[in-house]
Amino acid sequence: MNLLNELRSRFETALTPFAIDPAPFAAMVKPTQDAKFGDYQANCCMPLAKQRGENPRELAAKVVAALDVAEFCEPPEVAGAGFINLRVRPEWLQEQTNALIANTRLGVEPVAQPHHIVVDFSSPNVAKPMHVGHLRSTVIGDALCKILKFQGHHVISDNHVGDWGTQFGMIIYGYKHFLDQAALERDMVGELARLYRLVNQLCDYHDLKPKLPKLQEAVAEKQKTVTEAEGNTIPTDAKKADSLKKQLKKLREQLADAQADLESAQSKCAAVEGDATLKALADGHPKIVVESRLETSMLHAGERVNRELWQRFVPECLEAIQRMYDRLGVNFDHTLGESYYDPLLKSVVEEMQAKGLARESDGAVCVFNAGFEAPFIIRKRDGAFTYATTDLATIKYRVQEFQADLILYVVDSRQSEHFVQLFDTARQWGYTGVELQHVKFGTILGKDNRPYKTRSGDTVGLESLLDEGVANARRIVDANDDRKEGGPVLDEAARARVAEAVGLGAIKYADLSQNRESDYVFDWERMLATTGDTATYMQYAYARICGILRKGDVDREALRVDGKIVLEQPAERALAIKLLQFGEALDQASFEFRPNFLTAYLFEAANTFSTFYAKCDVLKAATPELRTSRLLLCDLTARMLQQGLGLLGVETIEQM
RNA sequence: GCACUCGUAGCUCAAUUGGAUAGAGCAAUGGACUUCGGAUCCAUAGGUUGUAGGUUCGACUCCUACCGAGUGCACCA
Repeated sequence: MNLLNELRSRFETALTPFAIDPAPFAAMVKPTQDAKFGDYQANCCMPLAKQRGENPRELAAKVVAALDVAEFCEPPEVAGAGFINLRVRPEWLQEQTNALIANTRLGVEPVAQPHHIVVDFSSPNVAKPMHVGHLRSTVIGDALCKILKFQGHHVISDNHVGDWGTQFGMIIYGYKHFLDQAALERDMVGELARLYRLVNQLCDYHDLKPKLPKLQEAVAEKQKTVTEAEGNTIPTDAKKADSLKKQLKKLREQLADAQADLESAQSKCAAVEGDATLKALADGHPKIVVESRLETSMLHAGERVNRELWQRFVPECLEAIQRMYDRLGVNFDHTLGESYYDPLLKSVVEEMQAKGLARESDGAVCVFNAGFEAPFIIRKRDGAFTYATTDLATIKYRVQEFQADLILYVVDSRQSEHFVQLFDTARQWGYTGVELQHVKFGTILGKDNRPYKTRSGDTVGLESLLDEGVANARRIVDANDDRKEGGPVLDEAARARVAEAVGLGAIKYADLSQNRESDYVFDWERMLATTGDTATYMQYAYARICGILRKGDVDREALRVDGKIVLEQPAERALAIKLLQFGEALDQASFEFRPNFLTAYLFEAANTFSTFYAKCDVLKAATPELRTSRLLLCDLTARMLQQGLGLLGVETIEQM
């Protein structure tokens, strides 16, 4: 039973005589922040009393009189400004905890109205190796899928891979001109990545080189205005002086921006010019920008050679990506890349035009959404479609084929505007029955607090990141096992398994435990930490429980059949109530798609268990009944931790 | 120029969406029966929630201005 929901429903009944629409007031029942206020509190009487022009405490007393919660709670108390505090009755708590024993879903009831939810996440570009930037989308998206599925929704995970864009033209161009045949045979994906980087670098060079004088000019000009502004005498009027100071600051910022642009362009050009081989390649391919773009449009047009190359490359690239997913334990129901929607794009544009939603502007076909200066371009001047077009087609497809009533896009928040425009356009197009949600997350920043961008050189590949995490965990596993009293208990294979689970768990947890919307600084230490609020802490709690059950030679199945839980100590009671709140934590996590609510709950639960463990003897309990009761609490905690961590994509191990 | 996001303990982050005395972890300090697994537990210290106003019973949360950091803005996705 979900107690919170039950209490809310009881409040709704009790509030009916006092409010026209009691539901929002009933929703103001919440778990307390402080145990001294009981277990749950209702905050509805203050706003409601205001609305009715009554005294909040008096209203609270009336609501309490009308409230029927005697089954679960001690008599409610009115406190403070008009709060109603609820304390769960010990007998009820004990009864409910006992009911969890035989419940395979740990008391989590499936949702009453399951939705068809498409979760669009990870979406790497198949032409480039995955890097840290893909981690957040992959880890958060996967956790959301698992949570929503466990809650009873019909979840469809879809990896919208980038397999159709300009980067493929670059690879094809590279293949035709710079291929190292031996390398291709040895490691196709690696060679394709090299070709992509090379062509990209040469394109950058040809793109930027002619712009250098202009950039230099811009810097000189900004420099001049700054110098001039600096020469101005400061007015005595404080207000004017202030505004002048501000202006100067802005000018300096503009100068700094121009300088940064110039430096970035210069360093890219210098990288090519400083390398005789690269310079020769650049000189030999002056039209590489145009021609690699041409390769892309030839691919799209169905030109035979390019199409064959594409058909040969994509499966290999997908396989390489799949290895990463296998390691991370991530599954997709579908991998429908951009290419999949190509046949639908033409008709999408035509339909938009026919409906009068899109019109031509400057040669491109655009949707002009109210409140936006920039148009939403669905066909470029050269006739090619954009990702806006693909995204629209994808919505259509998902509604038709998957009966989606909710689509989640687990994508970097920098793309917010794109999604606002996309959703706006889709609604005008007629897709009003499907809820579209940008589940945005913050940017990973570098140590300089600037967005962590993948420039050649400081890219942290995803694979090496995972390896680093596992290696770090391995050092800790070794140290701990060697230090064990009776000598090491793990063999080589077991240590490797534990290190994998702990290392990957640490990395995933670092991402999931943070509010997804805030940026964070990429930090090895934080990602690989294994003490405090980390996955390791929960994994350890789980392994400790398994250790107890092992040592006590406990048959868990038999224990569940005829054992009974008796709650006496405060630590036992605290643990029991935590266990009963698993479903509430899942509700919170899925309400606005925030896995950090689940991580917070699991950490609290593991912490509550550790306290219980420190205060209450289990195997050495005073009576056999008490021992059984506590063993059952251990068993339940282990089951919940395993389930909860599993929903986050974090593995549990019995011995570590 | 226009738009959006964010400023919370020394550091990294929470805060159940307007509720009671703003909470965790890390780092620091002090403690835990000769450990049912010490990768643990308990305690102490650490705050004018960027600044100034406003809204109200009540504000980290909503509004206004300012300061500071960042992101996006016509044919790359």
